[in-house]
Amino acid sequence: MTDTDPNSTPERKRGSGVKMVYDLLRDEILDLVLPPGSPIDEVQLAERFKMSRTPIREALVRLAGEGLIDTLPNRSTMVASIDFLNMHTFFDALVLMYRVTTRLAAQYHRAEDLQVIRAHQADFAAAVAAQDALAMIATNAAFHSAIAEAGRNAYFTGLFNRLLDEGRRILRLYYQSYEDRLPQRFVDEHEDIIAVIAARDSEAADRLATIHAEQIVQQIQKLFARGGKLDIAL
Amino acid sequence: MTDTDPNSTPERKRGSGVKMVYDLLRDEILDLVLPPGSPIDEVQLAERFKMSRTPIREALVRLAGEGLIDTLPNRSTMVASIDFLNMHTFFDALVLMYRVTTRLAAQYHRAEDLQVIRAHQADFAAAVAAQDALAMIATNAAFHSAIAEAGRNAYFTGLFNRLLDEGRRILRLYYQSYEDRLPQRFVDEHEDIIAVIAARDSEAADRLATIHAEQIVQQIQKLFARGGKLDIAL
DNA sequence: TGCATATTATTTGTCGACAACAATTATGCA
DNA sequence: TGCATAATTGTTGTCGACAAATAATATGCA
Repeated sequence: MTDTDPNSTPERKRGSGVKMVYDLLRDEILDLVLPPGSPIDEVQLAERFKMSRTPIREALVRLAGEGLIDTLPNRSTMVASIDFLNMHTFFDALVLMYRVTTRLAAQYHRAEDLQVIRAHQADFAAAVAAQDALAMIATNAAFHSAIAEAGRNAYFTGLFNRLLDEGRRILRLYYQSYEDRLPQRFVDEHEDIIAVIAARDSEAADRLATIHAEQIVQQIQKLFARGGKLDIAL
Repeated sequence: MTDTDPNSTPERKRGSGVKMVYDLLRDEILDLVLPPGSPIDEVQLAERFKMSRTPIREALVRLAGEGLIDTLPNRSTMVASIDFLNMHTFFDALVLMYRVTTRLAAQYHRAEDLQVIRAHQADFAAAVAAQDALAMIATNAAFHSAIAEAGRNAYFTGLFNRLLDEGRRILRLYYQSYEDRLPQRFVDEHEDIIAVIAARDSEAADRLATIHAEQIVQQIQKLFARGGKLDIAL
C-alpha cells in the first residue's frame, strides 16, 4: 500500500482542479470576500487546495484575462480594483446591453426560454419579499442574463455577463450590511418586460429595458451620492 | 564555462516568452496562416520557440480565453472555427459597436485623438489607392479602433476590438487572392465621419456610422452570396 | 474473418525543484 | 550617523520529468 493507499485522497479528477480554483476564486472576488487590492499568493492557494502551483497559475491567468485580477510582472498579483473614476462608462455599457439583449430576446426567444426567465423572476420576487439584498443582486443578474441568452447573440451575452459581474461587485460594496432593499417596483417592471418579450414586441422591449436600466443606474448613483465604505484601494 | 557560456543564448527576458508566443500565434490565427481547425501541438511549439511547455500553455490559455482556440480536455487543441451559421449575430454586434463608439468619440474625443485618427485614415486611403486589399482590412480596422479609443469606454473598445479581430479573420477568407477591392466610397465616408466627430455632433456621428457599418456588412454579405473558399472546418 | 479486449503510443495535466527578479534588511565605510 | 552597497528573503517564471487519459494499434478468441 504505497500509492494505492485509499486514504491518500488524491481523488480529484484530472483537470477539475483548475475549474475548482477558478470558480471559487471568482466567486470570492465578486462577493468581495476578496476585496479589491487583496494580494493573491500562489503558494498559499496551492497549499489551500492541496495541489501544485501549475493549475493555480492557470486559473489566475484566466481570471486576469477577464480583468478580475491584476498581475505585476515578477511581483505580486492582486484582486483588480474598481474603477470609480470611470463609473459612467460602466453605466453607459450596462444600459445599452440591457436594451439590446432585451430587444433581441423579444425577437429570437423560444418557448422554453420563457420558462427559464420566469423561474428566475420568481427567485427575484422571493428575494425581494424576503428583503434579502444579496439574493436580490444575484437573482436579478440571473434574470437578465437569462433574457440575454434568449437573444442568442454570444457577443452581447459575453459583454453583458461581464458587466453583470462587475455590477455584482459594485453593489456588494453597498449592500453587504443589508441596510437597504431594492424596491418592489423592479419586480413589476420585470413582469412587464416578460410580457413584451412573450409578445415579441421589440420596440416595447427596448423601451421598457431602457427605463428599467436607468432606474437601476439611478439607484446605484443614489447610493454613491449618499456615500459608502469607499476605503477601498483604487 | 558551464552555464555562463555566452553562446548558450538563453538571452530572452524572463516573462517575454509568453507574450512572444501569444502575439505571434494570435497574428497567425487572425491572418489565417493557421486556418480554423488547425491542430495546436504544445511540444511542437515548445521546440519551435526553444522553451518549455509551461509558457506555451499560458499563452494558449489566454488565447482560449479570447475564443481564438478551442480546447478539448485531455485531447487536442485547435484554432477556433468561424461560426458561419450565426454570422448575423456578428453583424448585429459589429454595427452596434460602430455606432456607439463613433457616437462616443464625437462626445469625448480630445484634440490629440483626431491626429491619430487622421493618420490611420491616411493609411487607409493609401491602401485603397494601392488596391492592397489586405492593407485595407488592417488599416480600416485600425482607423475604427482609434475612433473607439477616443470614445474612452473600455467595455465598448474591448468588445469592438474583438469584433474587428474576428472580422479580420472573416475578410481574409475572401480577400487573400486580392481579387476585389473595397471602394473609394469608404474613404469618403471616413472623411465625413472624422468631420462630424471633430464637430462633436453625436447624432450625425451615429447616423454616418450606421450607414457606413451597413455598407460594410452588405459588402461582406455580397461576398458570401457570391461564394468563396468555404472548404474550411465548421 | 469479425469483433472484443489488451497493448502501445501520443498528448495533455500535474508535480517538485530551481533560477531570476524585486523588495527588504543588513553591512561597511565616510 | 548617513548613505551606498551587499546579502537576504520572498515571490514569480521556467524547466524537465512523470502520471493520467485518450486514440491508435495489436492480439486473441469465436
